[in-house]
Amino acid sequence: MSLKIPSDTTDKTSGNTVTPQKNIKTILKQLENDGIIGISVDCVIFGFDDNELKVLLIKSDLEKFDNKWSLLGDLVNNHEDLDQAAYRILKERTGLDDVYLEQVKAFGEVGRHPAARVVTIAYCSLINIEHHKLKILDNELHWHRVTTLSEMAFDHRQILDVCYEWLQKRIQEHPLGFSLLPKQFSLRELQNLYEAILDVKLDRRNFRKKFFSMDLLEDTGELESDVPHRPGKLYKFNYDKYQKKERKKWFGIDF
Amino acid sequence: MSLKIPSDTTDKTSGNTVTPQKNIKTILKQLENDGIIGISVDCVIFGFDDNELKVLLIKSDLEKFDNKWSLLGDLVNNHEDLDQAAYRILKERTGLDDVYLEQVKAFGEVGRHPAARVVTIAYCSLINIEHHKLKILDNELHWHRVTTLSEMAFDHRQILDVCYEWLQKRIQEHPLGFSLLPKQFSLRELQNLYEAILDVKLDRRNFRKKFFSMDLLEDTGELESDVPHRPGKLYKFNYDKYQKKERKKWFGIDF
DNA sequence: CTGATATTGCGTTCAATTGGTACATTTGGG
DNA sequence: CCCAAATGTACCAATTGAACGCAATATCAG
Repeated sequence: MSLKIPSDTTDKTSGNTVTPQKNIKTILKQLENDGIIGISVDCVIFGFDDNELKVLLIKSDLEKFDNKWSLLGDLVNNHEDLDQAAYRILKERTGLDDVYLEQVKAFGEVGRHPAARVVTIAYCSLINIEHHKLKILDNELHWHRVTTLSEMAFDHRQILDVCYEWLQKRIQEHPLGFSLLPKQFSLRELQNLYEAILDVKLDRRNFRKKFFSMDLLEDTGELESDVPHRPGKLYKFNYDKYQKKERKKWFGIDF
Repeated sequence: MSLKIPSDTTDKTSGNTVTPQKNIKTILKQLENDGIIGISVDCVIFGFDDNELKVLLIKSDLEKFDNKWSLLGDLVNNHEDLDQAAYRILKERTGLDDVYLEQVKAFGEVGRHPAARVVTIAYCSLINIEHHKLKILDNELHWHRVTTLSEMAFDHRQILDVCYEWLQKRIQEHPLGFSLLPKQFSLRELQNLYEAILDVKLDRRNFRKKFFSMDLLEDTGELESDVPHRPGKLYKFNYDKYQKKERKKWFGIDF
């Protein structure tokens, strides 16, 4: 029973015919016999909780990788786009579909999968763990700290490393971080997020100044509650305003 | 199943082991019939000439895309890594193998290829047109200006656009540009390159100051020749020094 | 109520980087 | 021999970034 893909996807209007897990091995063997390259999508799902960056992993089902953790992935159906496949996997695993999702990189080394030649496209997703908490009932799923990771199946450790570096860079240039926080958040929460992901200490006041100078945070008028000290204001990110900003193509050469 | 991905066993030294086109069509048809997703690599090969950024294209062979230009691509062999496939294509088309090459993005929309479901991995390559000039004898190949492009086959226009934007960003953060220039170059040439790729005007003296402050250019002691004015010094890029520089993970939030 | 404590929110200061400009220098060409 | 057209250096102003001081505001313990 261990790994099971929720069957609720089969009757969705999308027409996705999710392959039962026991069949995947058969399919892979078939691919290998025919000399065909399989295509899969692996999702690196990041969350933020307890001031730490977490990643959602599942116990690998292959004997070879017994007790190792692996990313959430599946073969791509013939009639779905790559992005659709990634969204499908997210929906299946977390029940969420309005999440941040972006393609990061394709991994296609010949020997990366023990059963067959499989090229996988890695996607990065950021979700709010609070919203997500109720959905994880499957005890094979687990949130792991990104900083202290046990061994992983396949080349998933490498994939995760690439996605984590991608995230570290990306979060400084694009407003991804808010997907990991509640809709309303304090500046302290936001700074904790950045400090955790980038593993740096930032000056509280300069951080504040920087974000306000971008003029994309809106004061909601509400305050934090349940904090044992002076509560901070709660803000929300103005995505519309961000969209309307013109992108500059000159950042300055620096390497 | 009879589907066979070309094994490309012919002598590699010939440099031109392009799979005959009639075979590709057969393979694609077979893929489509069997409901299998094919994997290809498409190379976006940039060059710099006459102070303009160019891209190497080939006349499409499919009737549907008659007279349209397409990127240089091929199906991925079962026994080669994705990177290897990209290098193979470059070698086949340009005769060069010591080139800059990097994966950019996978494109896998369902309808992107008219003959079958094909997921393609786009690679970006930068080569020095001067070195390359002698190799292009095939008159189906042509260097095109990036700024003024005619219609292209498949979704290759979209792929090119993505790669061009990728290049614009990448060249400001990594020393790619030197791959487009001769080993020795003047500061003027370097600036022209940046101005052409980014489509901006830069101040000559600030550009100079910026690059020298990075301390990665080495004075070769030689001067330009054949210029109708005072010749500039020729520099070369010190790649070792660049490699040794420590990468900072904090650039400053800005979006 | 009151003071201790912790954190928010808002300044200031100073150094570093960037942008803009003046000008001397060096070559080729009439 | 002088001019045109670049290169190469020096300098100043404006902006940005890093470090830090301090009052204001909340909780909590007594």
